[in-house]
Amino acid sequence: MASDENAPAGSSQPLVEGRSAGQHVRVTAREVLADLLAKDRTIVGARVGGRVLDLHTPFERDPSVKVEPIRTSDPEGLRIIRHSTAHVMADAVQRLFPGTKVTIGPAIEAGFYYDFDRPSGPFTDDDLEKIEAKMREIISAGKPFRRELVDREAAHQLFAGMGETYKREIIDAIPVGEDVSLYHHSDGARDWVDLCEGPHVPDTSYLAAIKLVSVAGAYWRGDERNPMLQRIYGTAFPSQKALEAHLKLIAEAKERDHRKLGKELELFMFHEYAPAMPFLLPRGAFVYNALVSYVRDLYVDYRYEEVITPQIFDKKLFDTSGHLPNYRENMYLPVTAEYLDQARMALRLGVGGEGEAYREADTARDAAVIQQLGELEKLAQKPMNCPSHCLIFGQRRRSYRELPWRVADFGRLHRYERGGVVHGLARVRSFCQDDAHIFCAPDQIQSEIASFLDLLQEVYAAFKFEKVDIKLATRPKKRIGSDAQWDAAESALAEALKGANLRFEVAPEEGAFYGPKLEFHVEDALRRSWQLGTIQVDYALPDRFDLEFTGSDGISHRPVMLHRAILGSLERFLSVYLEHVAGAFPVWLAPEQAVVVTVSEKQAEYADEVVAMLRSRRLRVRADTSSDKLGAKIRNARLLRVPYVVVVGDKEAAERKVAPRSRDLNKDLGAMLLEEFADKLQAEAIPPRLQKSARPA
RNA sequence: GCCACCUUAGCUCAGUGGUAGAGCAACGGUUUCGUAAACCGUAGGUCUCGGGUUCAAGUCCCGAAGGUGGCUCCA
Repeated sequence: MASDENAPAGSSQPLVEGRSAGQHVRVTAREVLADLLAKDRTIVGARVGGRVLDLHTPFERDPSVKVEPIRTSDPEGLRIIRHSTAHVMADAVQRLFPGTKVTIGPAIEAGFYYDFDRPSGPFTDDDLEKIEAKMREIISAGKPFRRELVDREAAHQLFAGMGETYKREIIDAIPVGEDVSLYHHSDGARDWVDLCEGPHVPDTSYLAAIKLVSVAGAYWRGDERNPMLQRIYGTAFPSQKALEAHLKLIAEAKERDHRKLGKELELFMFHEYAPAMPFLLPRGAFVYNALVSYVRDLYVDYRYEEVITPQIFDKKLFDTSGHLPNYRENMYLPVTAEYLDQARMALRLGVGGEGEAYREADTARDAAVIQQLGELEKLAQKPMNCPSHCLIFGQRRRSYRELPWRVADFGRLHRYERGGVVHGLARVRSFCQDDAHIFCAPDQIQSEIASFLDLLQEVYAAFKFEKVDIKLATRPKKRIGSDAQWDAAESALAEALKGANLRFEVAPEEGAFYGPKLEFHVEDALRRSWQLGTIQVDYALPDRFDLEFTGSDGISHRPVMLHRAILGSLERFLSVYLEHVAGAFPVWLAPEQAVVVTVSEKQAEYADEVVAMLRSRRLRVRADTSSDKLGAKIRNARLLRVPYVVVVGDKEAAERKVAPRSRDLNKDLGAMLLEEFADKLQAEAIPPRLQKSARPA
């Protein structure tokens, strides 16, 4: 029933990947690549046709199909190492903690994890050390990995016998009649087996550099109704050196964590009286406002109009828009003191509501409370700007001549996010987007998207995000609108991208229920990817708000709405950008562009003069005339990431010169005339703009 | 929300049952110095909050708040 695939090639086997053997010669990659393997221990697998195989798994040789080695330096090779390490970890865990059940343990982007069901509860940091030590034992024992192909029923019985209920559940999900593969690693004395697709390294000694990173709770199959499992994260690399490089990268990421920089550079803070709602301090507020001004300036060219809309609405607005039925758990529903007082009066819940008769009336009171609570819900804080914009559009008769109408809004939004998901400025409950909605006729969608793509590319280039990945999210199964509408909207998005010569990836069925969308992901300096911008086609809201415009034919038409943002949430953008530039804002965004430092107090007067002159040119400059030594003043300015430290000593003062030092070049630029430096700084203070001709008329 | 961990001076952190500590920052003084930290001194704490155990709690236990890392990249 079971077939040991490590049997010598050519021996008769009942099952070879579901086909009968014997028609072709069966070989292993180890045999085919023998010459290479002899001198290269970084080869851990092979690519045969489209398949990735172990070195030791036989396959039917087809001379026309190439057998290519997979090395630990290949992404696929790294996955093999990590997945094998996950098996070794699970083995170690089950040896140390009998009764622990295994579930799944995949390789992931930065390593691997394995989820366990441990009856005695979570693992501690001490446990991690023990597990790691046990893993090293297993690794140095050099246990060979072995693949075994069995039928589904046999696997089912095997894991049932072992009490591995989660594995059984996984097998249940595999179609009846299909064969499954098992992976063993053993030294003869003790065998460890897992249901696994593989592939794996030839033996455990190939796992050169491993590290367990953290423990975390994780629900079985990611569903919070399921039991909480104990997840152990770890990572593995081809060499100790590569592992250390990885740990260094993590340390660097930690060093430029925006929360750390936010504190150090005095950009923003939080307070427990407003959890997950940032306070932007003067320096942070400056950058924030500079971002808004930059986008506003672009809006002049790209023909957007800005509006200012309320924070709090009658909840009827969000009934109409569909937010209350669909988005309620993320909304703040504020209550006024007046409503509350009325409710208290009605329920006599105020002082004196403690009498016996009052307590006896529990049932009636509960009913009344519930009814009153319902009445309290009259207001809603806006989580999005689109409903307001629909109200504005619908406020009077609109003509086709007004379309496309691009309406921008920097309104502050509030969304309730669960405690576990908020994160610094990156995920907050109070924020502002560079939000805008474009109301247009259906035949204007494509050109509007094209123009938006221009705008977006200009912005990302200005912030030096060099790599942008675009995803086209298409119709989900659960959706509204006709197929004809979806066809038109999806092809408008795709055509606009093609027209702009932009590569994109299709994300099938990931669109919003009301329309398809484009997502723009940028890669930062540490090569991490972040979604910033988006554009979504929406037929639903114009419908819900019954929006119309009069066409050139004199009859009423329904407009289409495009929801779009470039930076997305400004708070989130600030967090991403802060990490991208490691706190070193370019001159045009820096809250402080230069600090004038004196060599001794003799130059204090000249320093004040220099500051006054630069300020008269709208430059953001301050003097440091403290009694610190020059070195200390420079250090302080550098810690604040100020782009220029302008040194003035006797020599400079005598000739109306300054000696600027550049943060980015980390060097003294030499003495120059004050005028000259002012011109230079002023030139750098201008926000970058691309000169594009193709802007909407 | 759920799991684990954390919360000590403005910041970074030490303190594991016996009356709270350092460095930086702040403040006062001395020093006036040429490209990443001058020197001396002073002040600063309901050890997040609320209960409990104990002769004694920053330290142990329970609860709350806030924060940190996670919560399918499916064998």
